Amino acid sequence: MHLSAQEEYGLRCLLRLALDEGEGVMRVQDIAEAEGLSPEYVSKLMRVLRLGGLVDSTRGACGGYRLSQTADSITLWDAIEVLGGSFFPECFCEAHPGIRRDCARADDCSIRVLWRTVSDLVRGGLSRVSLADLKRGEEAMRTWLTTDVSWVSEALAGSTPRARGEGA
Amino acid sequence: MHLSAQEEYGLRCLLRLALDEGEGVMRVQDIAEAEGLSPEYVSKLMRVLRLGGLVDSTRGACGGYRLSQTADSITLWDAIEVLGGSFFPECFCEAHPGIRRDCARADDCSIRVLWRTVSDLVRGGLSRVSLADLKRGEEAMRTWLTTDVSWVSEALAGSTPRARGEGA
DNA sequence: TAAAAACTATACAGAGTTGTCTAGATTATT
DNA sequence: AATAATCTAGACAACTCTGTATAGTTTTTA
Repeated sequence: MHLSAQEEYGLRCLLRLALDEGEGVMRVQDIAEAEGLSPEYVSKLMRVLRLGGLVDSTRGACGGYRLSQTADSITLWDAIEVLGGSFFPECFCEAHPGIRRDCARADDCSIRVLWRTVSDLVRGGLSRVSLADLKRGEEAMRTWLTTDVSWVSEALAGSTPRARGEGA
Repeated sequence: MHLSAQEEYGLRCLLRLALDEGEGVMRVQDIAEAEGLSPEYVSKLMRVLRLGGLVDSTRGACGGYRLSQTADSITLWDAIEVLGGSFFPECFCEAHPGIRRDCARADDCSIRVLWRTVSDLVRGGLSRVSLADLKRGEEAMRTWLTTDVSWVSEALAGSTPRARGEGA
């Protein structure tokens, strides 16, 4: 249940391009310097983003990368889908049958419903935040998320986690 | 952003103990057969759960495992914390500085706020579902989650993901 | 006290992830 | 046409995760 390095660093590179939106192309070296990553690693990440259709590249001298669409039309879910995929992909149960051919819980699995729900909530939430939204600074982002974004404020309201031992 | 095998299979073992609640202890072999896993693997998973304080063990003949508390007082967040840890742990930024000593975004990082928020929402949600809740069947669980659990139904309401290219 | 039942601990190979390295292909400029 | 700038592709070693294997410890029972 961890964010992978590729998801994290790939998103940083994407946000860097968003911050540079409208300024022509950005070279790998520029992105690497801005983000504190090695140019080799940035190259690899940009390839993933390009194959995923999120950025366009121009080769040769004066070449570089730019977003394939405007920053406000690329959602964080688009980015995560390209960089790492779903929290609970369709094939998960099929891929985790244990030592049997079919999962012991194939017929009736409450866990599956739970993860599917969490996955849908995360996907739904990330689909409503764009790269343009991320371009605000940290403090503005915090304010926006906790006060202006209804799906967050509603979910956070009354979300005191149940203490262990408190009962159902 | 994937669920790990240890999280998935460990939770299945824990749920198996919950289903057996009140029936004395359950042997590794029983759990393994019920879940379709190898006894060796179940042993390893049970060790993690025991070190995490979620289950108690009895050694020797007639020994086995049981939940350390009632099923309704162990939340899914308790389980995930022991089996895999947070989606976005406190140390994440410190552990991903790139090639610099300090992260290039240490001072102002809108991404950090975003992941922290998602992480808090997942933790809050999972803290309000217990092993006892999981003991219902799949269909009952689905109904319960989508209609009775306010934080889910509120979050799902109006959660049509924004299509790519639709704009902000 | 010996044997069987059952958990405990650690080592290990295979697979996936991470980040680097090297060589190649394409384009602008002179 | 030659050179420099820049992206492209794939190999690779170190690390982590996954699941198995093996040997050890504790408890019950006869």
